[in-house]
Amino acid sequence: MPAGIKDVASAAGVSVGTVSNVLNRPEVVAPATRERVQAAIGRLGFVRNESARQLRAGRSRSIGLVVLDVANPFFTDVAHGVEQVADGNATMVVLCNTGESPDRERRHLEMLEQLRVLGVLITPVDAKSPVIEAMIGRGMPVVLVDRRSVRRNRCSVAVDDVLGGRLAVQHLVERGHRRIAFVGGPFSLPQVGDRHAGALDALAGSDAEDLLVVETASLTLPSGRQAAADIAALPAGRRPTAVFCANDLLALGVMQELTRSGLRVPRDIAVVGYDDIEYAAGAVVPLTSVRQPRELLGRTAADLIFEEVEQGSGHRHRHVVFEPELVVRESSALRRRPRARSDGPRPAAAATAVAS
Amino acid sequence: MPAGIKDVASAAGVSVGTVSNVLNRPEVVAPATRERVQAAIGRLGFVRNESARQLRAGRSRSIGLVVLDVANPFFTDVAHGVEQVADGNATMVVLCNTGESPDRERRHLEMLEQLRVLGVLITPVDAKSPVIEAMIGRGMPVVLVDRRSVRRNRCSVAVDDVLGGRLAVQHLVERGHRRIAFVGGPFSLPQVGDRHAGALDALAGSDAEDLLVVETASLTLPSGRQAAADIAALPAGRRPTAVFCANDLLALGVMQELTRSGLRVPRDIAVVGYDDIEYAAGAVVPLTSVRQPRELLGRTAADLIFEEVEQGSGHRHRHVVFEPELVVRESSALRRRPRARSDGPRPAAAATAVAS
DNA sequence: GCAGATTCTTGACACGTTTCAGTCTGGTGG
DNA sequence: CCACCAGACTGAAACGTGTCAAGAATCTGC
Repeated sequence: MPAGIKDVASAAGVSVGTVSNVLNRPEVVAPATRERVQAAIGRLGFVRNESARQLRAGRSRSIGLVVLDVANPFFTDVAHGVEQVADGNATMVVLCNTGESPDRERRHLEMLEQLRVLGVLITPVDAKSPVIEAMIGRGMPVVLVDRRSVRRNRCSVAVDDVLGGRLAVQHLVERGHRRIAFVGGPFSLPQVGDRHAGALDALAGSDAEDLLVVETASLTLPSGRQAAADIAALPAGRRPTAVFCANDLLALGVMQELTRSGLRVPRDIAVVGYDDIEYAAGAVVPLTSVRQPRELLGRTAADLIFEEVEQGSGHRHRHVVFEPELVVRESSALRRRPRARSDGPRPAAAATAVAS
Repeated sequence: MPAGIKDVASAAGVSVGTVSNVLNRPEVVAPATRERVQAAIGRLGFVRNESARQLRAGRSRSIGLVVLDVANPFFTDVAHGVEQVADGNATMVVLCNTGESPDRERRHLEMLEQLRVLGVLITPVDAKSPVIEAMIGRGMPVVLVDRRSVRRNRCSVAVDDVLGGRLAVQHLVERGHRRIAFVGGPFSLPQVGDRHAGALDALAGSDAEDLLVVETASLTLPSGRQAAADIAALPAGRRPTAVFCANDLLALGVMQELTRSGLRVPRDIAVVGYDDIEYAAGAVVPLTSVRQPRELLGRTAADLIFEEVEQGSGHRHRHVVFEPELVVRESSALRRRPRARSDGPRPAAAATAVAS
C-alpha cells in the first residue's frame, strides 16, 4: 500500500537506481533530476523501508539494551548514557525489560538476534545463562553491564561494589561509630554480597564491634521498614548507632520507620544508603549514599560495543571497573554537630581497565 | 555470514520451502523430515532474519512507544502496561525517549515509520505537531497518551486532570483549610493548567479565600524547595495552611524545605501532591497524593492501537478519559491530632517554629 | 493393480532496497 | 572528424524469507 522507491521512480520519470542515488548519494545526480525526484517523494509521501535496507545491507543500525527493570533509576540512567553514544553513531537503541524473568530475557534476546542488532548490552538475570553463551558463539557482540564477566569471551563494565561498601563503613567508623549494622538481602544478589564484603573489610582494621547483619527479603522500601522495626526493638545498649543499607530504597524505608519509632536520624542512628538515587538527596533528612557513575557506565558499555563492531574478530575483550564515590549528607552527620552538609564538587570517576 | 534458510535446506537435504514450513506450519511436514530440519537448524545455529520476514510480510511485529522521559515513573508504569498487552499479541515494543526535544521526537518518529511499526503510542512534545499529522495522513495508526486529542483523526487516552485538582483541593477544604496555595508551573503544560483549574473549581463553592498561586519553573524537587522558601517567608497571618502541588516531586521538595524552615507537616501546613509516585508513600511524612491509573492508561492505549490495526479503515477513533483517585496519607492529616507519637522526641530540624 | 484421494515436497516468484557494470549524451583535444 | 572522457542515468542482480500452485509419493477402497 505505501509508496515504494519504484512508484517514486515512475512518478519522477527516472529509474529506481536514480531514486536510490538521490537518497544515498545526492551529489552524483544532476540538480534538476534531484529536485524532480524529491518533489515526487514529497508528493507521494514516500518513506524508506528499513527492512529492505537492512536485508540488503545484512545488518541493522540498532543495538539492544536489556535491563532488569526499566523503572529502576539506576537503569534509566545507564540507558541515558547508552543513548548518548548511540545517537552519535546514528544508531537506535532497542530497550528491553526482563523484570528479572529468565523467560522474558530469553524471548527478548531471541528477538534482538533476529533483528540482527549490531550488539547487545545486558545485565543478565543469571550471569551464566546458556542463551547468552550460545549467542556469543554465533558471533554476536555482547557487553555485560553491572556484572563482572566470569568468562573471558565478552566485555564487561561494572562498579566496584566491595570498594563501595568499604567507603560507606569506613566513613561511619571515622565518624566515631563502633556498633554498626548492615541491612540488605537476599545475599544471592552479587551486589549485596559484595557490599557486605566491603563493609567487613572496613571493620577489619578498626576497633569496632562485629557487623550486625539484618538480612532482608528484597531491596525495597517495605523491607527497609521491617528491618528498622527489628533494629528499633533492640534494647538501647545493643542497638547499633549506625546502619549501612545495601541500597537507597532500603535506607529510605529504614529512616521512615526509625522516625516513626521515635529514633532520630542522624542523632540517634546514622544511616548510609547505596545508589544515590534522586530521592536520596530529596528525603526530609538528605541521605548519605554511595554514588555510582551510572551514565558513564552506559556510555562505556556502548563504546565497547561499537569498538567490537568495528574491530571485528581482531577485538580484544576488556573489563572496565569504575570506582564509586561517597556522597556525604545529613543522615550521617556527626552526632555532636548534626548540621554539616558537604555536597561539594566531586572528583571524576576513576576507572581501572583489565585486559584479557 | 550467518546461516540462512538456504544453508539449512541443503544441510538437511530438503528445499527451502520445506524449511520455511517447518518454521511456520510444522504440522504440514512429516515428522521425520521435521526432525531432520530441526537438527540442521540446531547444528548450524540458524537464526531467522526478521528483516526479510518483515519485508516479505509488508509489516513488522512491533509498535512504537514515544515518551517524554523514560526516567519518569509515570512513563515507566505506562510502558509496563503497554508491554503487557504487546506481550499478549506477540509484539515488540520499541521504546523511544524524546527528552521533550521536538527534534529527537521527529527523528524517532521517522525511524519508527521506516521500521513500519504497526502503530505509535505517543505523548507528544507539542500536541499539534505537523510531523504527527503527516504520519497519520500516511495511514499510520496513532494513539495520544496522556493528552486529549484536539483533532478527531486519532484515538487518545488521558486522565481527567481537572477532576484530580478538584479532588485534592476539595479534600483540603473538607479538612478545614481556608487559605490554600497552588504550587506548579510552567502553566504552558496542560497538566499544570488543568490541575490548577480543578483547584479553582473546588474553591468556587466554598467559603475559602482565593487560591494563592506560586508558579514554578519546572516540576522538580529544587523548584519545590524554592516555592516552599517563598511560602515560609510569608508572615504567619498570610501564610497558607495547606499547599496543593502539581506533582509529587514538587511536593517532596516543598516538604523538605518547610521542615528545614521549622514548619511542621501536616501540623503547620498540610501538603497534597499529584502522581502518587513510589517515593510519595515512602517519604518520612507519607504524602497524600492524587493517583492516576498509569498501567491501565498504557494497557488501554495499546488495546486501542491493536483495535485500529485490526479494524483498518473501518475504525472509529475513541477518546478514553480515566478518573484519578485521591490517596489520603499523613501529610494532610487533621490539624487537631497531628501525630500519635506518644512520648517520642520531636525532629531535630523542627525545634523552633517561626512566629511573627 | 488401478483410479482417485491424501499427504508431503518442490521451485519459482515477490517483497523494496542497494550496488554496480554498463549505456548514453555532449563536450574536448588532437 | 575521430577518439576519448566525464557526467548522468539505467537495468538487473542480490539480500532471506513466505506463499502457492503444481508435482511427487504414498495410501485407500474396490
